[in-house]
Parts: sequence; C-alpha cells; structure tokens
Amino acid sequence: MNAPDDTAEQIAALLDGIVRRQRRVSKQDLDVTHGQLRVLRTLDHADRALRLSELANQLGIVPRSATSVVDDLEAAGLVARKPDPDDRRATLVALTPAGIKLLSTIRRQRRDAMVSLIERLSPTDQTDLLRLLTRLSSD
Amino acid sequence: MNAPDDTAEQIAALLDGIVRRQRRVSKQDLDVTHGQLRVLRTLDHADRALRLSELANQLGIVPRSATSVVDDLEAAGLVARKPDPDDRRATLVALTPAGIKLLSTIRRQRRDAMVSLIERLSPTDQTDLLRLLTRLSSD
DNA sequence: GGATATACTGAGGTTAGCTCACTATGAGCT
DNA sequence: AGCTCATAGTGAGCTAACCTCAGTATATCC
Repeated sequence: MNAPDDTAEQIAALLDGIVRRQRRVSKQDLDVTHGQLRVLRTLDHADRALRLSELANQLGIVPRSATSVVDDLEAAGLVARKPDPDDRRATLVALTPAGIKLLSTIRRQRRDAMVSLIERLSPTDQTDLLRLLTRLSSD
Repeated sequence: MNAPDDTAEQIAALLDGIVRRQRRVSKQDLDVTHGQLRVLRTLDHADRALRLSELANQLGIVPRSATSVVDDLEAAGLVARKPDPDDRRATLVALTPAGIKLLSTIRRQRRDAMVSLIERLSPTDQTDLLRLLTRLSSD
C-alpha cells in the first residue's frame, strides 16, 4: 500500500463514516428520515412544485424510489401531489404549509445533524470543502 | 435561508451524493459489497486478526452487524474465524490468503470507485480534503 | 389511428444497518 | 466453591433507502 493510495483510502473511509454516522444520528430526534428531509429541501430549493421524475433526477435516484418517499411525506401531510395541468401522465409534488414549517423549524433549531456538524468548520474551511467536493461531484 | 446555512446544506448534499453514487457504482463490477470491502480493508490495515467486537468498533457498527458481514465473507472464503485462545467467548477474524489476494487485486486495478475518484484530485487537494474531513470526524 | 415513448406505480429484492433476547464464558466477591 | 454480574457473539426480526421489472395511462409522431 503506497502513500497516495493510503491517503485516498483514508479519505474514502472518512467520507463514508461521516455520512453514515450523521445519517444514523439524524433520525434519532427528527420526525422525518434523512431521505424525506432531502426531498423537502429539494422542493424548497426549487421554490416550485416539481414533477416526480424531476424530483428523482435532482435527488439522483430512480423515479420509482421517489414515489415511495413522496408517499410517506404525503401521508405525513408534508407534501402534496397534484396533477400536472400540462400533462395528465405527470404528477406535481409541492411542499404543504406544514412541510414548509417543519423545514424552517429544523433549520432554525439546527436539528439537521449533518448541517450543524459542517457549521463547526470556519467559513473559509467550508468554502474549501465545498470546492473540493464539487470537484469530486463533477462528472 | 441565509448564506452560511446554504453553504453547509450544499456541502451536506454533496457529501451524501458522492458517497451514495460511489457506493452504487462500486458494487457494479466488484464481487464484494461496499460493506464487505470495508471489513477486508480494516483487517488489512490492522495487520492482525481482530476480535469481532474490535472489528465492529473500528467500523463504527454494532457487533451484531459485524457478525453478518463476517458470515458472508467467511462463506466466500475471504476471511476466517478462529477461537481466541485468551478468551473462549471471543472470536478472532483474519483475512485468508484469498482475501488478501482479492484486496490487492482491487487495489492494483483501482477497482474501488471511491478511491479512484478521489485520486483524481491533486495530492495537495487530497491533503486539504483529508484535513477538513478529519476535523468533521473528530468528536 | 396505430406504433412508440414517457410518467408514474405495484411487486418484490438487496444492502447495510438496527434492537432485543439468548447462550456461553469470564471475573469479582464472599 | 458458589453466586452475581459483565462481556462476546449470535438468532430472530425490523427499518431505511435504494434497486429492477412489468404494467397502466397518457402523450406524440407518422
């Protein structure tokens, strides 16, 4: 095992460990799962209703997987489905007032473990990290 | 949503996305799963047989979860269990020659998607990333 | 108007965890 | 020695977050 490999393996292990640990912690005191929170954030970020397939695409998952998450969020009253007036095959998914409220509560209380962990880095370090991770994501 | 929150949320999303995507890719052309590979690497890194509970601890999972991964690896002939001579309650887990060989094949062929992705960063960037992620991991 | 493509969902599978309860063994106390 | 309590591993069974494949409804294109 030479040095560069070792560094890369260490980074891989850290990335993995951070995500895994935070994901586990995050569900402990939140009433939504990590996957559900990702949907809420994506919808909020888009600032409009998204088609289910659009949502799946932005989440990097297949549409069928998005269906299930949206099912659960809809049952919890946090998002609502409505038919797309332009295409009767499609379904639009939008945050409900309850969903918007929950999201802002989570943000205000820093209940999102991953985000609050990252916020412990200095702004400069956050910028550096963002740059490096963006490079890893591109492609 | 103010700017710092936005940066942290972007970082969180990237971290999550990178790990998720790479994990999915990694199982496509490897004959071991991501979790199994983590065990092989941990044993290799330790350079000795580890107790099941020690292994679990290093992986950041509960012992019961390690049992299952080791079961599968043992069935594949990549690791072997043997009783701990010092404590008859304990089991030691060690890489078999086949496990060592597979691990070196994976490394030589850069078949580990996450590691090869990271290796596209310059050594300097890798060092920076390692530093930042280590800060996120500590605690 | 018929072939082909696209949007979603039902059914069912996998990975990577988890808890809870049990057995076997070790360690400490009297 | 005997009793209690702790520790190591595992069986049983659960969950989250994905996946594929097949099916239905609608749109589009020739």
